[in-house]
Amino acid sequence: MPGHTAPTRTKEDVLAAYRRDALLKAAVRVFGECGFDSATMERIARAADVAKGTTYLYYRSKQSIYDAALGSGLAELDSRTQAAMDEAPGVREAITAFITTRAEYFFEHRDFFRMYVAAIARHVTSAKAKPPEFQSLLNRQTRRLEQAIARAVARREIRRVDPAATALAIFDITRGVVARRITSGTRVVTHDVQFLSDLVWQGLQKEKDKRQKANREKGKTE
Amino acid sequence: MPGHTAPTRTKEDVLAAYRRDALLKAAVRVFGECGFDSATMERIARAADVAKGTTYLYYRSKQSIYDAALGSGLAELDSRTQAAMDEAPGVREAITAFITTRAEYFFEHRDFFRMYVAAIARHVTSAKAKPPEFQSLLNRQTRRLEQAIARAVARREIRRVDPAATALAIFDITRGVVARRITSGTRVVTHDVQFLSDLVWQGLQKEKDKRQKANREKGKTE
Amino acid sequence: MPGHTAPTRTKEDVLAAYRRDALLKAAVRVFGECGFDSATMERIARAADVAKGTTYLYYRSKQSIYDAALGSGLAELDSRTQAAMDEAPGVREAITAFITTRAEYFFEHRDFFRMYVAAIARHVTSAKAKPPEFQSLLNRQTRRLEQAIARAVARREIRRVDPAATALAIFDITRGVVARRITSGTRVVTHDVQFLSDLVWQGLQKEKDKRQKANREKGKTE
Amino acid sequence: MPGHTAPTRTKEDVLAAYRRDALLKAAVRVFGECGFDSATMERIARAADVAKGTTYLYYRSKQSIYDAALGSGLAELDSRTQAAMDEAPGVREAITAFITTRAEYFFEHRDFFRMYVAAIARHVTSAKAKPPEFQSLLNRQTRRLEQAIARAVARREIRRVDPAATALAIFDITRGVVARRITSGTRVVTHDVQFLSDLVWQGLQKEKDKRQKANREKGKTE
DNA sequence: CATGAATGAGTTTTCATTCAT
DNA sequence: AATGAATGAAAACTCATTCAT
Repeated sequence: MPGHTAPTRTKEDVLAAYRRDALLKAAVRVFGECGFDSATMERIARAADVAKGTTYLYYRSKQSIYDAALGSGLAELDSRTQAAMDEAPGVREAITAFITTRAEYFFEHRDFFRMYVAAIARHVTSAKAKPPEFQSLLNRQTRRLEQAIARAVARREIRRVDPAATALAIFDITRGVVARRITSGTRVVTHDVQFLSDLVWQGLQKEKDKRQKANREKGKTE
Repeated sequence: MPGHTAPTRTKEDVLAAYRRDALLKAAVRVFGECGFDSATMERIARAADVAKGTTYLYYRSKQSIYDAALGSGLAELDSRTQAAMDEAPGVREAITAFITTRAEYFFEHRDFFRMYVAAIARHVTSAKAKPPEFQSLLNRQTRRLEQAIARAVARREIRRVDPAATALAIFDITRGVVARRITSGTRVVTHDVQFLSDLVWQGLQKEKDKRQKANREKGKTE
Repeated sequence: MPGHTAPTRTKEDVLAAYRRDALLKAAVRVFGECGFDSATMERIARAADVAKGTTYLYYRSKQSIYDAALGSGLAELDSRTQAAMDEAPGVREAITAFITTRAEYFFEHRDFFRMYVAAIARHVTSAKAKPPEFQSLLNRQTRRLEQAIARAVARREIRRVDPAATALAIFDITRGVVARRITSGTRVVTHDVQFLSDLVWQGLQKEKDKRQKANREKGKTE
Repeated sequence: MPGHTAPTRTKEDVLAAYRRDALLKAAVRVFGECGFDSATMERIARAADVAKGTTYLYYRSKQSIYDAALGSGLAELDSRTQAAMDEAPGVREAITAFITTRAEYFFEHRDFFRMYVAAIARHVTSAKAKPPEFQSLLNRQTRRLEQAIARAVARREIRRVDPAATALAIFDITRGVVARRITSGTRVVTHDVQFLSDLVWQGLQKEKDKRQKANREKGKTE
């Protein structure tokens, strides 16, 4: 029976895929706990319940499993973020979706969040050669948000802001709040998201009464 | 004779102080370039123009010189930030001062900024024992800003926001913009500061026409 | 029924013999290219077009396939050398045949030659346990030549030399010239063989005028 | 006193030189026993009575200590050989000196001889990148001998032979006899040297009676 | 005090060998 | 028999820390 071979192949493939995945998850855990340098292949292997050597059957090097772990997490984060934003009827909802989705994803994958933060930090550190791929993965994270804001500006729904700068600001505050929540061991709550979303949203409104405010300010100072 | 010993002591003290400082500066440079793990005591010693062993006369361990370097930088950053904010006549100016001062300090001390970002990342990373001092140093960074905002809320100059959350959001976006500028090798410009300052400031205004906006939004969706 | 089993057995035997041989050839190639330590079982297996594990069905260990490869090559080299010498009418021709045949065999099997040279080197190296078999294989290489020389001495065709020492000297210069040719990528040419053969041959002649020469020498020195 | 510092420096230098030398000797021993691949830095360090890490204070890598060990041995061998040949009044004595000196040197430094043989073997093995320096070190070994032979040919003291090929043949038989003696644990004796020297020397004489010999040969064949 | 040589624990990676399928 | 995934021992090399001078 020729059909007999197929399932065997598949079974092996399934096992291989399972191992790759287990190693990836283990890597996220260990890298998240220790950072790149302090993490050891030994620990990753043990976390994945395999021997040290086995790791090298699936990933060429420590760097390569690190890249894979980071990349796969970023990809999923990105796809979830975009999916959520696609459902948003307007910019405001899009911004909220961006913040909410990411905060939730990070909270569900705290170890990945740690890796992610460390990766950004490494990116800032100069000595290490920077993989250009990482930069592009980062850029992708805010692209959709940026587009949504640009569209809203074009439609005059919000005031004329730099969409890129705005998207990055939203990106930064999201990361910041999650980091604090995770460090303190508490959850990101609706309230947090609401606050940030409101702050940004109102910050983007057209300033109908700019002069008045300015006057009021002036009055106080004088 | 105490008068006899004093000048000698002083001379030695001066030298010792000089060494401690030189080591600290060297440490900032090296840690900023390499990160904690890749930095070597050898490099730090050489950068400070002393022998490797000498380092251990002034700092107990690699970790301890790291902590000292980070702490002294944070202290100076903090003192500059607070000094600038003390000169600000109102909240708005205080916020602008906060952003401007820090962006400038970071730009002047890029190596320290790198250390700082890496330290925050390490702080998020769980395995390493967290020195509670670092947390308190971090908290101090936003305390004054938080107070200024709280006062403004009390005075009804801005809408009722959580002062802590607001201060941290400002803190996050400042760090974010500086990181991007440093990574890309460009300078943080007035324009950047202006944008962030405006975004936040407008975000803090009282919402006179909340209902109208909500209605407009609704209209679009339906 | 034995008649029934025989052909099956045979078929299997043929396959097994084929595998053993393919592995041996592959081993010669790989060991010749990499030396013992750098060669990997993986490479040998792939060169023989079998899986890594299969190798162990035919040879107990890396060492054992190495020994087999070396031994089989030496055996063939030996048989060719002896066959050629058997055709030689006299000692001189026997010496020439020895040199020529070996040079040609080595040139045709350069990988084997590399293994062979490395093996002799390993043999000199003391730490590794020396298989006495290798020594006897080596001895066999020069036995026939030694016998031919001994016979010639007995027949007074050449002067009274130590046949073993002479045979080994011929053995050494042959190996040396081949090594240089292979290293430099050129062929061993008739000229090389002729030179060595002449040198040795004349060196073996009876010294009719030893005194005269000695006198001439003396004259120059004085 | 400025003169006070000098001896200290010297003392340190002496210690450093001692260490370098001890490590070199240890390396020769270990590489001679195990060959390059099987030798471990640990063993070399222990043989030199230092810790593993210390080795790296004096030599950058395993390869580098290997090169140094081989190179220094070759240099001394070479200088001894040349010195001995310089004292030789004629070619014959030069050849004898070449063989004798080298055989003795090798016998006194058996571990070095093993390294040396292994190095030549490695040189023949193709995969490893060949350091061109090694080739030139090898060439230097026979240069003087080659020159002596060329001079003798020019002066008609010996027949017209290729000086390079002749020198290499002498080189090969010397190495061969030493290898055998060392392997079997016996000493190279005067007798060995005498035999080789005679064989070669007579092989280099002018063939006054070539025709006669040729005739005799012919007679036998027919 | 200052030095820098010495140490050895710890890390990544390779590969011979085994074994379940 | 054949396969190739899994194993873990071993080896080169680094670097924080110590200590004799």
